[in-house]
Amino acid sequence: MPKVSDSYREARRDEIARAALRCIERSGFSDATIADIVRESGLSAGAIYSNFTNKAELARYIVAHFLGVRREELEAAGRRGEIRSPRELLLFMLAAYQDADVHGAVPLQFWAAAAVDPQLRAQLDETIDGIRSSLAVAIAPWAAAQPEPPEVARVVRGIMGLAQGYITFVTVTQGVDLDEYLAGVGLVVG
Amino acid sequence: MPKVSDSYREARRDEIARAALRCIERSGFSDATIADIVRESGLSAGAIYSNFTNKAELARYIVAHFLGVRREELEAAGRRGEIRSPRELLLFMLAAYQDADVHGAVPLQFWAAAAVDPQLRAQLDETIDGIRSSLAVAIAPWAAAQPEPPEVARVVRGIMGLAQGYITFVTVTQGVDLDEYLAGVGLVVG
DNA sequence: ACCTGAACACCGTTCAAGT
DNA sequence: ACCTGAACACCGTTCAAGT
Repeated sequence: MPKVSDSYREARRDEIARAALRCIERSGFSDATIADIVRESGLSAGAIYSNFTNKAELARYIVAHFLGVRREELEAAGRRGEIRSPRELLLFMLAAYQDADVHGAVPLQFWAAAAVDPQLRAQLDETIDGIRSSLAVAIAPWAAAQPEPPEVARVVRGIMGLAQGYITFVTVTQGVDLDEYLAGVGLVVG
Repeated sequence: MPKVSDSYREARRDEIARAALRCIERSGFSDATIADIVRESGLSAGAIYSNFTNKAELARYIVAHFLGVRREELEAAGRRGEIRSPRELLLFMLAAYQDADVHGAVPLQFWAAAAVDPQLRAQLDETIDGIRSSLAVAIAPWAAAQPEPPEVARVVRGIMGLAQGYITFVTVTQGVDLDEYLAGVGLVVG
């Protein structure tokens, strides 16, 4: 297959996925109908189905392409040996979603959908593994600099857990910023 | 209205809600169809619609009746002045969901649904406020016994945040128990 | 090769008819 | 008063016909 047509195809898929993302932000995953995505993208139902086999595959594409993080960016400082604390990395991840226009409730929609769709769950696992391995690179200098270096996997799990916890908490209970959230959490685990 | 018929009606609503809960656990909120609930309950579509105005009201009923906690139970020790640590209360809440047959992904389904349904969100806010005020009673003796007593609202926020975080984390990333989760979180906020 | 849009099967909801 | 189940409007998906 010629390169040009491959990249054309990929651009179309991206265009549809971004339209879907806007619909999902507004209506949630299940209530974002194909008709909505047709309207939002300006294409037709057939166009969507000639780029994705069905809504479930579109969901997996979004998880693969929009719910990951840009690995180079996250790993760069770590590779240079620069120290980034767990808290800074948590902030970095949350900011990365903001920049990528993956707002508020969107990740939560996919987590809920993945809980009942094994294929989507498998894709989400893969995406999360990618984030985890980048976080491991990013946190290594900090971990090594601790008086009693903690297990990297455990710190990574903590960052992921708090990212998911904060995103859920903020969606359910609006108006609590990250510092307040972490202060509350600190009183429980401290 | 006679008492008998009221309690009969309530029993019917409860019966339908429990059937719905089993469907939601299996298929998620949106994919749990009315036809599923009809099958699971052994009733008819009309029976469901003569007890709830629509699926959204059924969802609100479930949030009100199954996503709260039994307040007396949670508050009892606190009223007696017995000290329960934040961690013990977190465990207690998670165990209460288990006992009430509100398994794993179910709360996550409703949080995701509430993010895009204002009426469901309002009901969820009310239910969560109930939990929060019970937690405040339950944590008071512990807070008072601290060398530097923390703000009760902040501890309560921490417990709620970790409960939501853990439920989300466990649904997305299976096989991590609460201690491992809290240990990871501790490395980030500690 | 990709797209259009009408057509099909299914889901939420209603409502006439039953008890 | 509550229930039944067929009927209606809409959503995911397909497919013949277009470019």
